[in-house]
Amino acid sequence: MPAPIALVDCNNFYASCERVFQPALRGKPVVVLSNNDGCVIARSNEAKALGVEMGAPWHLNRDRFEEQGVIVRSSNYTLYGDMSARVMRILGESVPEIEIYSIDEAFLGLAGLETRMDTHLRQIRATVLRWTGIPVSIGIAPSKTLAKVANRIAKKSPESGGVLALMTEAEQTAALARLELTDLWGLARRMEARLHALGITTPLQLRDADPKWIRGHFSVVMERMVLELQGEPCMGLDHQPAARQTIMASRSFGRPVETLDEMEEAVATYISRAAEKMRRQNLVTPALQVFLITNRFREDEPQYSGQHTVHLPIATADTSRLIRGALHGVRQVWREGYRYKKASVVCLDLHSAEQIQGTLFHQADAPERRQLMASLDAINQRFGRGTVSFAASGTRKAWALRSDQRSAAYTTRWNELLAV
DNA sequence: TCTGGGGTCCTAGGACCC
DNA sequence: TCTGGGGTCCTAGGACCC
Repeated sequence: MPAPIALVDCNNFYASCERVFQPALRGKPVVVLSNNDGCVIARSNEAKALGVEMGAPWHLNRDRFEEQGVIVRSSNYTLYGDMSARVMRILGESVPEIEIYSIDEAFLGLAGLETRMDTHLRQIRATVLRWTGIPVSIGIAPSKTLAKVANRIAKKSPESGGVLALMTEAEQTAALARLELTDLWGLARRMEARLHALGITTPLQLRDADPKWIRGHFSVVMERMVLELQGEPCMGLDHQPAARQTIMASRSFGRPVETLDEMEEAVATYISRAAEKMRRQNLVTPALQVFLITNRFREDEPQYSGQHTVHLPIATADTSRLIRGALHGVRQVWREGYRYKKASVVCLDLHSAEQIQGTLFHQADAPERRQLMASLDAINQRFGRGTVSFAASGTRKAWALRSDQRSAAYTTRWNELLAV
């Protein structure tokens, strides 16, 4: 029997955070709005009971909210991040193993706690509530997918007291019988439709399907889901989640943007924000993407969406370099005559300066190593310590300098850069 | 006038190499 | 003119999550 896994999920997290700092909101229908107060991104139970939908646009629901007494809050991500850290600290101190999965969720490894699991987790739940004011639900099962199921049922069933274990097949069967296919973690509308076409319409049917047969019709992802539903864990606890691969800064505009000047200003702001994030995490990027898109809800207007990838001459987190790159991208993707709704920049293929130096050093020959270190030093001296760490375009695999033709090309590129 | 902002993983297919 | 097998790398697109 695999060691049990618990999933702890904060109930209506953003709405709960607002309540901690404004106790008068307790017991009332509360919703939290997205950036620009665009749409609903969190709802208290009372708001859910009134039929407020996730993602409901505020401008279409304003009057209704007022009538129903729904209290509206703009989002405050600094506050939520801080509350999340407090919750996670308590959880981390209470169990041997934790994987922080999102701002409001964590998986806990319960090896060694099997015999007093239920009591222990109920205590944890009470502690979190007492110390932070945030209510959580906890699901326990042999696999992550089943822990998600357990959590969902725990949240819906007052009699569980917020904690539910699904360790036996009988318990799992009873729980799965209460759910729809799209209630499962990793299964949404598209896959539901394809499963229906194969005659699978319930979670129990999916669990009882042959994993190999499923693999043939879908991919390894769906095969894993079946195995996980059968109680065979395919996804371990990720103790130290990998560093970010991409950083994105993206915003919808309050009103349509129609001039290149205005767009350049917006994108320069976004890339600056991304650069700041990168520097805080000591990351650099060798390439970035710029996306522009019109308002898809305006069917009466001409639609356009474009993307351009800019390979930077060096991997960097330097704001002025990144702005230059991003503005180049904007001019490539800009088409005159559209009313743009949203712009995004994505920094790709992120790596830390130290990691890149280490990889290069490790994979190069001795003479190349010397050249490499000298080059890095020279570049860093020139552009400032830590801001520049690598000088070649391409992906991380291309970063290895080897003595074949391809690496010769990169070395040449490197030398070119030094000559600038 | 007004409809979020982040992320991840997998697959298929083409270019290119030996 | 014929035209395999094995591999890597890269990109685009699809699907999903919180």
